[in-house]
Amino acid sequence: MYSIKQVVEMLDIPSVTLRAWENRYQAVTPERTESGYRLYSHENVEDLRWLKEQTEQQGVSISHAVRMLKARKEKQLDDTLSVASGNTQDAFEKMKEQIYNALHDFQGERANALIDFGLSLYGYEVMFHQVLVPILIQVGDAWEAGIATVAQEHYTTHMISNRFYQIFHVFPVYSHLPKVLAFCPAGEHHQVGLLLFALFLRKNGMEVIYLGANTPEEGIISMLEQQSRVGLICLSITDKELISFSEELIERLRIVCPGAKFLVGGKAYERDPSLSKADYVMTEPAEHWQAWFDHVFTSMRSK
DNA sequence: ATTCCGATGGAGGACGACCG
DNA sequence: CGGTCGTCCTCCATCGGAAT
Repeated sequence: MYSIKQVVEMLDIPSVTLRAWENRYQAVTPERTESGYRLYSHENVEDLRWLKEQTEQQGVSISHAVRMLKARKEKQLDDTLSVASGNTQDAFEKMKEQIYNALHDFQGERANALIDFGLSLYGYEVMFHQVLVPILIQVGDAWEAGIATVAQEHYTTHMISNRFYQIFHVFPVYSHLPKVLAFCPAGEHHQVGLLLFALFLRKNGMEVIYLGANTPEEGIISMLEQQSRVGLICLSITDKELISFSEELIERLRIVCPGAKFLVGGKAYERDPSLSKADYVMTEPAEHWQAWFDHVFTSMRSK
């Protein structure tokens, strides 16, 4: 949230003008602090930026620009509601596109509202696999192709990952199963596969400590020294250049945590799983994961 | 010596009135 | 219609005196 002063600096619109636009045309309706100070959301700022562009570059009067903005927003809402109708695959596509576009424009509130809407309609599992994961893949591809900026890629990944973590807590934890540590080593920035695998483990009742992408070695070691029950350590890498580093890291971690099993996965190991000395090498397709899980943890499951 | 508390003043925000 | 002015209000840092 931004104060009026910050918005003035960001947009170069005088504070008196911002207040006049609000009072006369309800251009935006910022929240207020207890003492009545305005608090502008990111969406408010983007709306104001759009209004400024219309008045300065298109020569539109502020009152007309506000009417245009409201019409635009109503259309967006209509599009959202129409997602609920029509065939399901189209609906996923439409929702994916809208959430992606909202995040691309840094409209976090709108994206979250759409995700909430999707979760209420389809449930978390379908939303993950049909909408959120494809968005993560799409933004990664867009970044590699130079269509999305680093900021857009980071923002989108961050927002979606946050939703993943929130839903992690929905699943029960079975205390007889070992605790899992999941991370991508330093230098590896792609965490989509790891996130999905962590979700899979959480669904099966395992407690997962998820450290995410690009995790430095010191962090992992100090974390393992604090956590006693870690029985499975999962690493994911997509970059083949990182294989030797990753294998050496596993050897070092085995010394810190001798009782733990190691699991590696990710595109880097897809071609040749024998490159790893880990206890398990997990590759696509994800349908095989359940068979592996049942095989390894069935004995532990019988409570 | 340290902590607490009320008084004071400057900076900045809210809002109605005003002006071109 | 849309930007600006003037006044009042709130916040917050600072200071000095009282209490511990």
